[in-house]
Amino acid sequence: MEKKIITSALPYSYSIPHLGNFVGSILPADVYFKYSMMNGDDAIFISGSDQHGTPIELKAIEEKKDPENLSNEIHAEIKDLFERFGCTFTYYGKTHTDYNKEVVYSVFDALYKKGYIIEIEGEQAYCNIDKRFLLDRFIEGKCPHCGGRARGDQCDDCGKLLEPTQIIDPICNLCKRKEIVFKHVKNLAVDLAKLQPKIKAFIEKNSKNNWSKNAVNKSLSYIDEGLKPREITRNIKWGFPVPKKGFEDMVFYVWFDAFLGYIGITKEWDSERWKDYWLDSKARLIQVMGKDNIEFHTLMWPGVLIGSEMGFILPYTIKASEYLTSKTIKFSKSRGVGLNLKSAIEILEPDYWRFVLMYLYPETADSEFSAELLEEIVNTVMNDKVGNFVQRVLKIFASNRASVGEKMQLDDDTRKKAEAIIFSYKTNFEKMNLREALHSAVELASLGNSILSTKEPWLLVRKGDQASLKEFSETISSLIVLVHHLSLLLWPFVPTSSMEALSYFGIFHEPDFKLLEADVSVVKELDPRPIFRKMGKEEIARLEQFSGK
RNA sequence: AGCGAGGUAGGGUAGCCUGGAGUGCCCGCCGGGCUCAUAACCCGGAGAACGGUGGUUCAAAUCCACCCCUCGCUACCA
Repeated sequence: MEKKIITSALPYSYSIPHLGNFVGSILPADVYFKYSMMNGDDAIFISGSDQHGTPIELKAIEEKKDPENLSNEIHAEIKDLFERFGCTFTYYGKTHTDYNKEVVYSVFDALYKKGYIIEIEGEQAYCNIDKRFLLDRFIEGKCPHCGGRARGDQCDDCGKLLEPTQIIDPICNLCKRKEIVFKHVKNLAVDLAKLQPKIKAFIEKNSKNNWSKNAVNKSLSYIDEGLKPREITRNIKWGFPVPKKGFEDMVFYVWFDAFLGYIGITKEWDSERWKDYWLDSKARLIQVMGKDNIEFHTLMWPGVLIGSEMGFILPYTIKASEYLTSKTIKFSKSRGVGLNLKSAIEILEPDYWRFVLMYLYPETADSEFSAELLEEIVNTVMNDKVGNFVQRVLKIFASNRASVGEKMQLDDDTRKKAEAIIFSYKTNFEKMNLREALHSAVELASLGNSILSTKEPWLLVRKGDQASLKEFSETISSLIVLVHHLSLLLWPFVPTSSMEALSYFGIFHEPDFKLLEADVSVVKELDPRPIFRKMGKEEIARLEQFSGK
């Protein structure tokens, strides 16, 4: 039994996450959390809404709302969707809370006292019309290199990186006017250069714990280049005000309070028990995210934790996935036209999405999603291979119950094969190979299907002689146990369907691996219904409305 | 432009660290079997000079160099 904190990158409470966002962080974290529960680990699963930052402030201005109310509304909607998708968080919180504020202030204070906070001066664009400082991407103008359209820190036409001050005739993208001036500003920053040796030591030690290759090499490469101080303050209104003289008009940079939100949200969950996890050096912090998020979690976040010297545990595993992409389906969050969680749930039940997304989980390389792939996996893998196997075994059992002995057990040969598959399932989970773990579970169904074809139990029962009936009984008994085990292994991935299947075995509570050793029995009144069905033409057609072009 | 990851049968993946006959898996395709089950399942087969070029080696998908393509990051998107 291990103590684990499992976190998923915090979704930004700005719009409904799309499938790529979901499979990149929340879903794999939830699957791994469910596995840990089955394993009997002392695990908590923490995530929540990242609420601060410029986009939400601007959206609030646009919609004439208070940013806190706006982000709370979106937070509630996102949280509800995740729960409908079967995610069982220990706590899904928010970053804009007094709990988190307390964490942010105390960590900042500690960093300041240890001398890890420095001031950085620079030029920043300011719009005289909007009366606000502008992010790079809100500045548009002519590229000094090619004369093309330059936006923010890059030219759209020649692709060259720019300093915003180099852009010719800059226009504010908010009001479309040319009233941009560059002001001299001071920001506070964490002195990562000073923390570098400690961060390096942390990476070298912990990156052995199943970090994705991407995360390890990326981080080491940054270290080789030399870390620079990283700003933690911003000139906007929405956020936690900086509690330091001369900086009262600024707020903490959204990223600073977002990753500290992992701690703040745990505190929001339980104002005492959070310490049992975050301050216990034996607890493992397992963090799941997309590849765009790596440096924040491997450099700045541990840097801040180390620098605070407050005894927080550091990330043990960094699980950074690649991207789910699609040439044919639009995922875009903008304009609300893409296939997001809200539209997905209207097309198919959550278990189908969970299964397909984890089957395609982009673990080592970007993975392509399409309507055809979705249909193929649902129809051939989930339905034909897994669902149909469960159904045929339960049916044949139900109609010949009298010929099957009371005690359900695996025959020796099947036991060996099943144990090997279960072993690889567990090993894959331990190595954080979540997609392969699902493939292992599916293998159990393949094993069962192959036994059915070899033994042909329907012939045995028809023959009706002593020897045949004995073999029939042993075969079905074995297969029933296999269905039971398969249902257990599927639970992290398709909890609703798994529970349906487990109900035939009289199991109505969240399962754990001890059930693999327990006696298997089938409920008296057995009327099995297929746990999965195929996708129909209408469902596929509904998906097509999200195809691009 | 720099840095990181990926490029393996028609599609998708594992193998690469620690070199040893292209070895595996899923879908599709072809042939056969089965009829318990949701027209499902099982068995067999065809199909890959492992992105390209060069190098190291008795031996390279695997190690080295350079190049091409895709994705991500480049510190003010979150």
